Amino acid sequence: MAAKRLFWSIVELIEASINSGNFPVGSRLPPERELAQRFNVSRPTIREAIIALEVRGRVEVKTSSGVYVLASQQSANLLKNINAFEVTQARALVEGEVAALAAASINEQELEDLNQTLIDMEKGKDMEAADRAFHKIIANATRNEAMKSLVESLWNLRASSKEIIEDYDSVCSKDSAKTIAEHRAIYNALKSADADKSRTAMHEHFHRLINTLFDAEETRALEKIKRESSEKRDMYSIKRQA
Amino acid sequence: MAAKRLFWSIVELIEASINSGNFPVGSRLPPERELAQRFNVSRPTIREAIIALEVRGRVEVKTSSGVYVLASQQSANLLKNINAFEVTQARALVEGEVAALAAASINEQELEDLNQTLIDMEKGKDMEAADRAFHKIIANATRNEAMKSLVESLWNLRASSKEIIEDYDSVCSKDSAKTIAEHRAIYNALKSADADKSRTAMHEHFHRLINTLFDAEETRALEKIKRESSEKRDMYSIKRQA
DNA sequence: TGCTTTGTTTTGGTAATACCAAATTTTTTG
DNA sequence: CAAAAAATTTGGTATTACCAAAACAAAGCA
Repeated sequence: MAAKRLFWSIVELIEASINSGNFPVGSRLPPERELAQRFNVSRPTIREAIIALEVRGRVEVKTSSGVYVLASQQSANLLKNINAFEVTQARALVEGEVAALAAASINEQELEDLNQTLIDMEKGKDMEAADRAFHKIIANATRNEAMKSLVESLWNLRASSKEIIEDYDSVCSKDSAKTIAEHRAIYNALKSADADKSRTAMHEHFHRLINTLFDAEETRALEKIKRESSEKRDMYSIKRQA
Repeated sequence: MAAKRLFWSIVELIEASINSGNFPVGSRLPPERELAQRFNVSRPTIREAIIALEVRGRVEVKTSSGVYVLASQQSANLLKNINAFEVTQARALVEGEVAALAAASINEQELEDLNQTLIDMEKGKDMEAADRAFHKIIANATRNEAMKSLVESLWNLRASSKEIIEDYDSVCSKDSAKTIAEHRAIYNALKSADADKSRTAMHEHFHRLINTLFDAEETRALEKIKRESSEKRDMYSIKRQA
């Protein structure tokens, strides 16, 4: 049943061409008839693909003139240039308050669910899933839909940039023991219904995360310098390459 | 040039039918051929409209089966049932931290801009615009794009529900003097670069807002009771209506 | 009677084609 | 050289046809 319809694959092809710079932003796509020939499909199929791209905001159709590539929303995100530090700082502050709120209203079941995520982490199950569940349960416990939506949008922000994902992954996978310990501290603070302690525990969790991010960046920067200087060395070396 | 293409108007028609409950969530749309007849357009045009709706996430196309109406993201927002209290509490906590952050990094120009919004408010200019500008300047001063995006999304949340808008309006218009005074307190705290004082000032601002919201709700509830009891009185009255 | 199989119908998917209108480009003309 | 007119290009819409998968109904079998 789920045989992908033809136009979707055309959408992907065109989108790939746009992303690869084959069809630069601002440029005009080839005419529908030509695209139809090039992809070996009929013109209606091309039209459907273009409409999908248009609804997605990737292109703009000017009647009788052509189809033009728009600046993608991704570039809008890149322009914003949100980095992992900013996201983490924001998460620290917001989720700190979330924890403080949740301490007053979290119930037995939710504490049990939190505990389960800790067990899952210790067993080495999908860390990211357990991490996400942990923070989501606490957000739920605030009984504040607005706060929940904020936590979710921060999580999405985290997933919006490749750079941020890489940074987080390198941090999470490196020190899962510390992550688990900090999660447990937060869990205990919530269990004791202490708002300040919960906030502090959450802050400490993210504080460590930020520091690890700094370390990771420093390492990357050092490696870059090494690589560059090594390249330079090669460049100016009088020895011939193999 | 900008003559709307035919399929867009079909999209609107179908979307209106969905929103009006004419095509309930989960139901199947009439077949393409029938829609084409009904709207007096060709089948390709109907197909284009359906594709647009599909990309927008309003419908799901099952090959050889039909086009099914999906639960809209709007209904998701309504299901969440975010009320004015939740939004205000979230704003208090988030913007409290925003103010604390901003206290460390706000500059002269931004302080001057803040002052201008106060002057605008005192002059009785567009209160909402000045209010928005005030909070936006502070968010900007955090130098944290993630925080800025959170503040913005909270503001949008505020605008997402009619109920919330009404609640806020009734509050803001009632006591503009207090609002201005509180804004000035926040301004002074930021000017002195005192993070804790800034956070507290922001909290107090929203604290008053929440209380006023409670009062407004109480008044509304009282009026409702009065109205109902008055209706009851009428109902059981032995006096005849005029 | 109840289940399975088979065949028809319905429905969306794709293609080919024709014609239109607006925008663009080229050519013509003053 | 510039303005006007014609031709071309390009997307917009309609018509038609045929295909494949799904849904449905009917017939056959256990």
